[in-house]
Amino acid sequence: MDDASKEDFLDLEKFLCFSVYAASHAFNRIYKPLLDRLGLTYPQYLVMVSLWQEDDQSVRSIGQKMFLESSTLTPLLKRLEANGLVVRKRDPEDERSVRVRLSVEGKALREKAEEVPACILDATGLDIETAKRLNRDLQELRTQLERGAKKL
Amino acid sequence: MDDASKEDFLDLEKFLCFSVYAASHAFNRIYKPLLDRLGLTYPQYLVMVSLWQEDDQSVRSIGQKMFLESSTLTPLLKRLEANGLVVRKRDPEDERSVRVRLSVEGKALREKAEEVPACILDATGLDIETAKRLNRDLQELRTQLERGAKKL
DNA sequence: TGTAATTTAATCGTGTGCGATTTAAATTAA
DNA sequence: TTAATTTAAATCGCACACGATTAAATTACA
Repeated sequence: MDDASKEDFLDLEKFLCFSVYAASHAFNRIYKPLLDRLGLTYPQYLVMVSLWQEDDQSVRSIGQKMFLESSTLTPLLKRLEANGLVVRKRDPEDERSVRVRLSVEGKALREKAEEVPACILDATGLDIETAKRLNRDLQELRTQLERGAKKL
Repeated sequence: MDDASKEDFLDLEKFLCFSVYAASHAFNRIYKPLLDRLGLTYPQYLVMVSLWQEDDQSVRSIGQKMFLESSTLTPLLKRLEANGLVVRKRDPEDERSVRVRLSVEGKALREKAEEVPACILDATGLDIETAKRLNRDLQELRTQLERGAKKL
């Protein structure tokens, strides 16, 4: 590798990983004022979205969809339960598993949350097509990274 | 909004923000084994990259480049200092400011770190051009989100 | 000049995220 | 049937990340 390439490799702005990292934080910041009104953090919001789409999921199922470990989800779900939005209960069919269900309040919150995605899309300044393309590219990237993870 | 659109808005996979969030974690996971060998976490690595590119920066300067608050950076920099990679010292010219400088060990680590970016690019499975395009798109997105943040 | 406003780090509290470990339950093997 | 293995959550320790606040230094400006 020549010296110019080495310098390139030290330019933060040229790191794809950094752009992803920074964009992720930027999303977090833009969500914050909207989600504060709902009494949710951003990861909590994602869990709620998942439950609004499919109620009564196991911790494991939520973890698979969100790519999170139980060590992250368990405390988060306990907070949602403490705030009265979900109910956690061992599955009588398989006592290892914990089912997460929306409470009445949790279901009701969905309406208040319905305007959020449009606000966010608006804030990105992207048209739907560009957003979709970027979304696809990032999903592919994530899939590829997971594959690559096994080799390192 | 019709019912179909509402359903769309509840599909996690269609959330651009979620793809960014998930890709960010995926990067973190892929970096972990590589950075463990250097004794660095991922955000610590980014700070070191910034210092390798430009030594002797203020906390403020690092924060601006990485879009992080002092409440995040101060403890992180203290850990880097405790590990002997940097030295923190008040600027005699302006006692409000703290200068962060690479130690000898911090400079030496650069060589060991030089192979990392190539490993990562390899793991993404992307050719350089695609990676560059995605990088540009994400930078634009971040810029736009920051602009949008003021309106919400 | 002297006070007010601004700037810079640091501190504190809350909430992720993850690896390693533990516990209990269920499944498989012997 | 028991024993070994696997699976699902939970727990613990560590390291971000941020908002709110504080303290100290500098700058603005009346």
